[in-house]
Amino acid sequence: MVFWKQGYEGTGVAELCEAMGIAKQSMYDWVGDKRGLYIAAIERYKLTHICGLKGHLTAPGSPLGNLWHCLHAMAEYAKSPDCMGCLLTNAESEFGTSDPEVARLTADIESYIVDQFSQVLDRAKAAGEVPETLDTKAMGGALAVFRNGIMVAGRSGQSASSIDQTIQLIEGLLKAG
Amino acid sequence: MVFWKQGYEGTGVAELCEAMGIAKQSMYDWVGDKRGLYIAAIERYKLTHICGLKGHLTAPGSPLGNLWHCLHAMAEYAKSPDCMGCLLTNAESEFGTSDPEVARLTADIESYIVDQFSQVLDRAKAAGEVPETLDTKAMGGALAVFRNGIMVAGRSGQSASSIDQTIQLIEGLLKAG
DNA sequence: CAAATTCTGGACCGAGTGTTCCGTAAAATT
DNA sequence: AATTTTACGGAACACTCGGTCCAGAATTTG
Repeated sequence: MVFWKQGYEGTGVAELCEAMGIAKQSMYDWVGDKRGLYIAAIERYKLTHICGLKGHLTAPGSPLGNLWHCLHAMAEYAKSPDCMGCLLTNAESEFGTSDPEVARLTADIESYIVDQFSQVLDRAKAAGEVPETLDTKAMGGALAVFRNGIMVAGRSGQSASSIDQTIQLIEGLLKAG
Repeated sequence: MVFWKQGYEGTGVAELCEAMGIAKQSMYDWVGDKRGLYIAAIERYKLTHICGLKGHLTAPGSPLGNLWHCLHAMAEYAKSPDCMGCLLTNAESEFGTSDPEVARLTADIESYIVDQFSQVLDRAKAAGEVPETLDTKAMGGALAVFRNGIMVAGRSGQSASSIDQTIQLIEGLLKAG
């Protein structure tokens, strides 16, 4: 949560340990160093926040409805006044490709997101909820890119209307194919 | 350029001064402190990179053509292997709303971008290049959000195809209204 | 040329950084 | 209960951080 809010460079080891409720030495015994803790934080974030996506998208009922629900949940989160964005997006922004291990990790998660979006669109297509012409792979990738944009918008406190309009346009895009 | 590549916390004052070719003391006389330099860097970035947008979008000829050209230029940049993303996007990601002055500055520039996109769409609508039903304000806001997503994608070295597909889908969105 | 201003290199500061060492206390295992 | 393992607190480390002070060099100005 501290890395999430303040970024890697912006957070001190003491701060992190206090937030986790463990002693500094224990952290060093556990993950080696600050960077190791950051990587562990991202992996944990994947489990607690990204993998939950799959659960929502594969819920019983209309695949497209599930996707819409997820998009709206994203929008609601991004509109919340104390939105911290997404740890994954923040990590990509802070590190770019400068740290190969972090880059590989974020790229993996990003492609996981693309897959989840693509697959729900495949199911939606099978159910006749989206046009047959829709390129689900391409749209999955675009949704992941859009997601990053929305998370930046949320973190930087952009207007709620801007975020809502973005979601609405994405929905239009899904209907049109 | 150094702030752009490494972020605020990730960059030392010595590094910055060396890159600018001025002595440390001169920097402190000029902008007061590191944070002042960061703000100056963002303002300079607005002039050299964001305001150029207006020039391209208001070029003679087809407004929609100009917009497409800008989108493609964005995609080309995002696909370049050493892409550093956008300083504005990075600043929003790193600071969020934690620093009120930085937040106000980035929000101003962001709304400037929205305006430029909206206005070119107004002109495109007047020229009959986009559907009469298109909500140019909403689409302008969405394009700004999408831009942030693409910049994150570029900085994190996401696949070229993912970026291309995103641009293609945005173009489809423009045509459909 | 002389005076005033600007710029520069470098020493220096205190505070804070991530990290290591170590002796001890608690917990778990046998 | 004895022993091994794990966790802790805190001192100390080397280092870097942003920032300041100052004297001299360079440049501009009169």
